[in-house]
Parts: sequence; structure tokens; C-alpha cells
Amino acid sequence: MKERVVVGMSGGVDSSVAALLLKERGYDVIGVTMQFWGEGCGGSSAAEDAEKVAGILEIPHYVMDFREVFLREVVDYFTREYLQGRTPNPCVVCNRRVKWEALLERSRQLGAEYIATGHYARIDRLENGRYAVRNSVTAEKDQTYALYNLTQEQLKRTLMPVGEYEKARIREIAREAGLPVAQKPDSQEICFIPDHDYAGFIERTAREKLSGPGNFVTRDGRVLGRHRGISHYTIGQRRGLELPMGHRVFVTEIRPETNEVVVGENEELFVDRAVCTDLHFMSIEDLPSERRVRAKIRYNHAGEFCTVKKIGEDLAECRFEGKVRAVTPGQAVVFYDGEYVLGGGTLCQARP
RNA sequence: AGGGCUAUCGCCAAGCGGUAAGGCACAGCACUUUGACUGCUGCAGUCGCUGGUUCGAAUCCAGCUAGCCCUG
Repeated sequence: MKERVVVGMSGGVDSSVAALLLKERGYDVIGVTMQFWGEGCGGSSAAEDAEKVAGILEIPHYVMDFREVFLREVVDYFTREYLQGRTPNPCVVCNRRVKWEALLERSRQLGAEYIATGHYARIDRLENGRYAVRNSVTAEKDQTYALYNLTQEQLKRTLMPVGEYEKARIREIAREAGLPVAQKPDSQEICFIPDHDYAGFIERTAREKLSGPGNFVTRDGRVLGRHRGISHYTIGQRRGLELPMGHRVFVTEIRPETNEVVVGENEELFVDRAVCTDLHFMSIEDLPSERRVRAKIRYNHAGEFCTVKKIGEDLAECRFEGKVRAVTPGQAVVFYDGEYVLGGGTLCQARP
């Protein structure tokens, strides 16, 4: 009796090949395209392309409506964070709450024990019996950062066949199989913000809660000009400040209480300490004592070694061995133990 | 009407006789499962106009034009 697996098909090469690989491995594969936002699934071609691929692979394909959960779990969170002067990471939340939690639930109803995705990552069962996400074989196409938040139960029931291959090989497989999406460009992921204008989206969504324009100030309180509202800014940002200072300046702090955006020098952004909360551990059950790990403080961060230790019930401190730039409240910090995701948390305001 | 000040890239702005900084904005590229962020590249053949002085002027001189301020 074949094991049944639901593959989340975005219409891109990666998830298409994921479906293909699983079929070849003898699974009973069902393709599902998740609708998150808007009318036509956000991406015009998402469902259509997935449908075509499913046709070629001769697997059933369904489009499922996840708009309600998505709105509740991702969009609301996203807006709320920005209104508080923090910078959310919708992908992390979407993965945990929608792409996994919600999809797993629906998959169970379809009689599937597993779900699968086209992520460039692997999932291993460790000696301690726990499951952990591991780097893809291609170092440059690693997508583990946004997955640190997945639970043991979710990992146990997830397959990521694409993580065993290099990107180029995946396209090759797609081409050999005659999949029409073989040449489709990367990152066709559906985003809920149609024009990618984040700040504009928040203005439209939560107009009444916006604090509106305020002052750009220096650390010592000198007013430099007016900003367009704190949700337009994130720590470390340079572009869009519209401040002709004669040299480049960056956002160093966002103060929702006073509706101020603090601007300063690039050097001020480098710190060797960060604090995080909403801790989630993956390869270990808990962090009883301090530990040296590699940490990523943003999705494309190369990573920096640090010592993490708990300093409260749901609070941990990272002491970095080198300085890291622009620790941004709201962003995820992900800890790595070698190739494995050890865990992570959400960065919060770090007091030096 | 008289006096003063200013005119340099779309914007802010350096320059003070030696052959046009920088920032903002904009565009292109790179990165990216946050199309956050970041990084890179491009961006005044010319300094309000007309003459003059000088080997050489955005820089000095004269006139003109425009704007701002002050005094009638």
C-alpha cells in the first residue's frame, strides 16, 4: 500500500520536480496549490502551471483556499508588527502556520500522512530522536532560515526531496521530464502584496491605526526632517530616507512611542549582542546551558558565531564573536549546529 | 526708488584662479521563499546670461537677468 503525500505546488520548477521525484519513488502523490490571497491565487500562472505539471505526471491536482488562515495568521501579524515599529518576516510565519499547520490538517483529511515541498533543505532524524532541518546540498541555495520554526510533528510528516539536489540538476530533471516550467524563473512565490509596496499596503489595510509622519532625529535628539510613518522603515535602511546629509545615513532605531525614526552612521549599526524571544528549538529540546552556535540574523546573512544562553523563561542572549550589522527587532535569528538548525527566535530590542 | 544677499545636476550642496566633491532622488545590475534591508554601477562636457582680466576662471572684474531680504 503506497504512502500518500500531498505536495504543495506553487507552479514553479522546484515544487514540480518535488512532485515528480516522489512519484518516481513510489508515493501516491496529490498536488495541491494553495490559495493565499486575492482572486486567482495571487499568481496568475500558479494554479495553471501546477495543473499542467500534474497532468503530465498523471497525479490529481486541487486548488485549496487558505485565504482565511493566511489573512488571520500572516497578514494581520504582518500589519501589527509594522505598526509597532518592528520588521516582520511573513515567510517564517506563513511556513509554520499556513504552509505547514494548515496544509497538514487538510492533507490528513485527504488521507495523506505526509506533505512535501520544493524547499532546498533536508530533514533528518537525529540520534537523540529529534527531527531537524539540514542545509541543502547546494550551499548557495539553502532555504533553512525560514523553516526554523517548524515543530517536531510537522517535520516528522514532511518530505523535501529537492534538498538532495543542486538547483541546476533540478532544472535538468524538469527538462528531461518535459515539464513546461523547466525554464520558469525562480521566486515566483505568491506574495500578498500585489505591487510589493509594503508601506502602501499597511496604509490601505490599517489606515486608522497609523501614527503617520513624524520626525527623523539623531541619537542626541536633533530633528533632521520628517519621515513618512514608521512602517516605511527598518533598521539599517538607507534608501528612501530622502535626507540630503552630504553622506550616507541609516536608520539606527525606530521609536514607536514617540513616532521617531533615529538616523545615524553605518558604524553605529554594528553590535556584538542581541536578545531574542519566542524561542523555538529544533535539534534539541531545550537549551539548558549556554552553547556556541552559528547564527543568522536575517535571511541572507552569512552567519556569525555566537554564544547563546537563556536569560529568562522565553528570552535568550547572543554574544557574537564578530559584530553583526543591523539587528532588527521582529526578524528571526536562526541558530545552526553544523548543518542542522538548532533553533531560533525573534529578535527584540537589544539594550547594549 | 535705494541698499544688501544669492544664482553650480530634478532636489540639497561643496568649491575661494589650476582644469566640476558628496548626499537625496532616479535608472540598471547583484542578492532574495521577507520582491524588507543591503551592495555595486550610471547620472553636470559644464557652473543664470554676455563680455573682460589671465597661460588657465564655477572661482577675479563689468554689465544684464532672476529670486530673496532690508529701507522708503
